[in-house]
Amino acid sequence: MKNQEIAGTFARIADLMDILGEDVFRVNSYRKASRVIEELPEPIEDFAAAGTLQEIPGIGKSTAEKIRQYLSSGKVALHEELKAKVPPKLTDLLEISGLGPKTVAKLWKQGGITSVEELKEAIVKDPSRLTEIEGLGEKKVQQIAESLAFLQSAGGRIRLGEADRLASALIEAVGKCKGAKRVAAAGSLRRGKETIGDIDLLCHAPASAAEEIIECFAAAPDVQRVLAKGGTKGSVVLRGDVQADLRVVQKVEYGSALAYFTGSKAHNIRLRELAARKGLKLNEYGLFRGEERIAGADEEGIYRALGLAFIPPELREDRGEIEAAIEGRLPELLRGEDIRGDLHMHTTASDGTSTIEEMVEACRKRGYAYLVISEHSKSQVQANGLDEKRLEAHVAAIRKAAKRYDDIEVLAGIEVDVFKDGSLDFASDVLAGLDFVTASAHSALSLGLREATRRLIKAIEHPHVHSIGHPTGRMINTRPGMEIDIDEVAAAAASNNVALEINAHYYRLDLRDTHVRAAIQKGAKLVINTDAHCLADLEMMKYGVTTARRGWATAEDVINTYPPAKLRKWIAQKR
DNA sequence: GCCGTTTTCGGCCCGACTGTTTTCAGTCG
Repeated sequence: MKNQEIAGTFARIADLMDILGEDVFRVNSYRKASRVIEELPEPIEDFAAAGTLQEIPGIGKSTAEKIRQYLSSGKVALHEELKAKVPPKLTDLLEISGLGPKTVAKLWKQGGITSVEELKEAIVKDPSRLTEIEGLGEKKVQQIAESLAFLQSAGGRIRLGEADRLASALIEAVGKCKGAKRVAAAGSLRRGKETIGDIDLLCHAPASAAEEIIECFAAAPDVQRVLAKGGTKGSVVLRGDVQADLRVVQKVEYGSALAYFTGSKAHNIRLRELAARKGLKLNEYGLFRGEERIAGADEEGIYRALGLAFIPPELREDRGEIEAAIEGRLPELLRGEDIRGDLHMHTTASDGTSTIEEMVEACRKRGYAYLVISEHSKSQVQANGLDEKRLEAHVAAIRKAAKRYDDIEVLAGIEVDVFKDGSLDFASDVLAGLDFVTASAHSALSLGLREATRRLIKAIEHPHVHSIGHPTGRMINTRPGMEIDIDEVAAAAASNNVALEINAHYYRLDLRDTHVRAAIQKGAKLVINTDAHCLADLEMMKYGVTTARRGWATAEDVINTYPPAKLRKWIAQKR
């Protein structure tokens, strides 16, 4: 699948054109094409083969031609031409906050700077070489020096669960500041993206209290360094080099500010275009007809005034949600409270840290109607995987424990290993004795697209498999996992009555959002599991739900929202 | 370069902040 390579090529074309001073709208069209291709769940080769490239929004005749060029030759002529005009490492300078294409062009043409290394050296040894450049002064050079230092220390985007934890502590701290009301996270954290660049918080307060709230925020426990501190906006660095921003707005602006700071940027742009077409103006202070504010206190009012159904934050990515809202065909997304059980968790029998009883009690406290205990199988030696004999004893222990509860169904399952060729770690007769079988790949995760897809489909076609666990095996920020053709996998899952897992741990979130959506479109069912190895892991369910929502999932799409009888019926289809 | 519920040509989101400037360009979110 060449999607990421092509998206990267278009992003580099946009950067190069930007520095060369080309028309910004042309530049933006390449940026948009890059983003759309990056998010495509299916191989772009499939679109090219079917002749449907131009049906992808943001891809026109010219871009489609360049995609075909790349697919046939591995290169795009325009990219090669642009590269020849610019020093090879110049575009790296755009990574530095505060440096945009115009300044980078001037650094190069007037200052002879062609790389980050040369810029660093100039700042230390010869700052006058920089301040002599038109439009640059001492302060700007100082700002660049600070950005460079931050760039080197910052760890990049953090995982959803990590950002959630930091934000919760910060929200609590700001909530205690005098005058602060409705403190909430906005930005990509509110949209539930799998990784978060910085934490955006918002609250409302009387104007007289705003400055004091910013002071109070800057003094919060996890704050390591204060970047900026004004009348309504503060910006800090938390421990772990994560940036956090707080904005204080007036109550009447809260909804428009929340919508604005939640984004995504692409979604906001579409909303503003829509407003403009209706003769209205949308900004962070409200929705206006002339001078009159016609909405702004809450988000619902803004969407309503624009003639749209309310769009949940998880959908705000400009992936067709605005069109769906106009036509009234937004899905009714599943909610956290729809989840009735967790079908994948471990105990001390393999590599978990809690007993069967402890897991059951924790699930009862969560109000679940059922759960499945599913240990690793024998090939997972490092995870203390069970062989046939230990499995038999463990199943007996689960059955015995199950008898003690009449308010929750305790089912015996397994997380059986899927080998490289798609065969399983246990024979059919062993699997036949279990209530629910999750099949997962744990090794050989660097298979190519075709082999990985065949591997999963073979497991899906096994008569005793109910679910595929963490289908790609990716670990966010650590390893990419297997590339799979989600359309083929989902079609096989749909016709074999196998649910594809959304592994809810924030290290995995696998299936990812775009895969979830593609799977639903192919008619596949999903299951959201925590894969808990300890009691606290059961809390991860919310991240799986968020990911499912980002994939436009309804409760009907997710089998562990079913009441017990309906779930039993679904499982029985296999037999 | 893309796109169409005013359009196949002429638009393309909006405001704050910063630093460099004497009225604005560049960057960011």
